[in-house]
Amino acid sequence: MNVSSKPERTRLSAEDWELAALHLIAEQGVGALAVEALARQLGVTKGSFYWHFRTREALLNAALERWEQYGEREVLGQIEQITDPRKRLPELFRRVAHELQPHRVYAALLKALDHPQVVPVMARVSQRRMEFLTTAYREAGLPAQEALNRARLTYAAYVGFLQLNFTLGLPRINHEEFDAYVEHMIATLIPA
Amino acid sequence: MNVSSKPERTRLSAEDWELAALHLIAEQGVGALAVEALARQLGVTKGSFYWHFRTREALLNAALERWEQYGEREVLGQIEQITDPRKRLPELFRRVAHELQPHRVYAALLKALDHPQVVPVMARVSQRRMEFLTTAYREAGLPAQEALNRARLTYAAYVGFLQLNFTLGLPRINHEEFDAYVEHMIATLIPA
DNA sequence: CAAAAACCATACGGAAGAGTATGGATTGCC
DNA sequence: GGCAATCCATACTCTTCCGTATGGTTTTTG
Repeated sequence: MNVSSKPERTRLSAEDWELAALHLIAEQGVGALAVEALARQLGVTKGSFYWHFRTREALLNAALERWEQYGEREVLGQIEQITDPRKRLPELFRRVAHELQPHRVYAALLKALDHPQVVPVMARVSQRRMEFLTTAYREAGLPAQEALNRARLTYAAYVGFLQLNFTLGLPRINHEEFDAYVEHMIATLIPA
Repeated sequence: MNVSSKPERTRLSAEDWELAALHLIAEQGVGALAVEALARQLGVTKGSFYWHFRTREALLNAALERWEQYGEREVLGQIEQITDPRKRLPELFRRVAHELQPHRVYAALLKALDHPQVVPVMARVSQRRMEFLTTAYREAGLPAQEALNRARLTYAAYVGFLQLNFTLGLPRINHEEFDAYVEHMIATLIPA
């Protein structure tokens, strides 16, 4: 339940705050990112925070940038190593489906698209992922326009799934049924 | 810009507050639902509000219930009159696509799934819509399990599309391109 | 080992927003 | 017209949370 249950008696760095912030965002959303709450959770007081960061916004921006760059090399980096265009999309679907944990922050950020700070980040990230999907569909044999629309459809399905499952707890789909769903997605969305 | 630019000098009812609340939710999200802000917008003060409602939560609940019941007879009611099962799904897709206005509240509520008050409402609404889609796919010829998964996929695509277009303003898709996207959805998701 | 830098606690000030108390204004009704 | 009921304004209190000021404590370093 408690992140810092063992009293890590080392002093904190800016990175510690950013990681804690991302953790909190993933669990309770951007709106819950309050400095005093974070401080309590880290076992210190505000005095510490305002040494490392000039303001609350600064923390948010730092955390968002950290998350964006992590996702850049991790999420997309792995997939790009699958060179066979025919295996690429199914592999992508299956991996994303079974590593939902890193997508928690993304789901939380999706719900914070009114905060002006997160909009540009999400715009960049979504844009890159869309382009990735589009070229993948092209390599799978779809003509340009089809590939773009299929990418839109796929990405929308991904985003919607995150919403309907993390945040809303719809009839909590179980594991094997979930696998069946993923295979169904592959069968309907990926051209044979 | 201003909703009540003409000083409607009639006194307010609870319904007025609920409608104004829904309007505000659609534009700025649930988080922006503050009673003093609403009061300013309606040209009155808090004193009025707390006569009609016991608390801020009460207003939210009333507004949500109003929205839920409106959607019940409007959104689903119309579609159920299309008796031909083969025409049903394409018609549904096209109508939903071209009447995005009533879906603004839904999109806003989707981003507020951390508020405990909206979760049950969204759970009910989503559940009903899912069931509607599932039976529609069954009537279109899909076996039970397939129909359920296809409904999940469709609904996720719908939800994701709302997110990516209303709130995030991705490369603002234009009108004819949007129509092409809808037809692409129909072609890929609805069995021939 | 002392001085400087890094890190943190305590105690403020101030803004925003929920909710209460109370009296005044307006409207429907007899 | 006058009396209730309804509706609203004003003026508070209380809480939460951001940010500042200031001084203390721990590390680092020359």
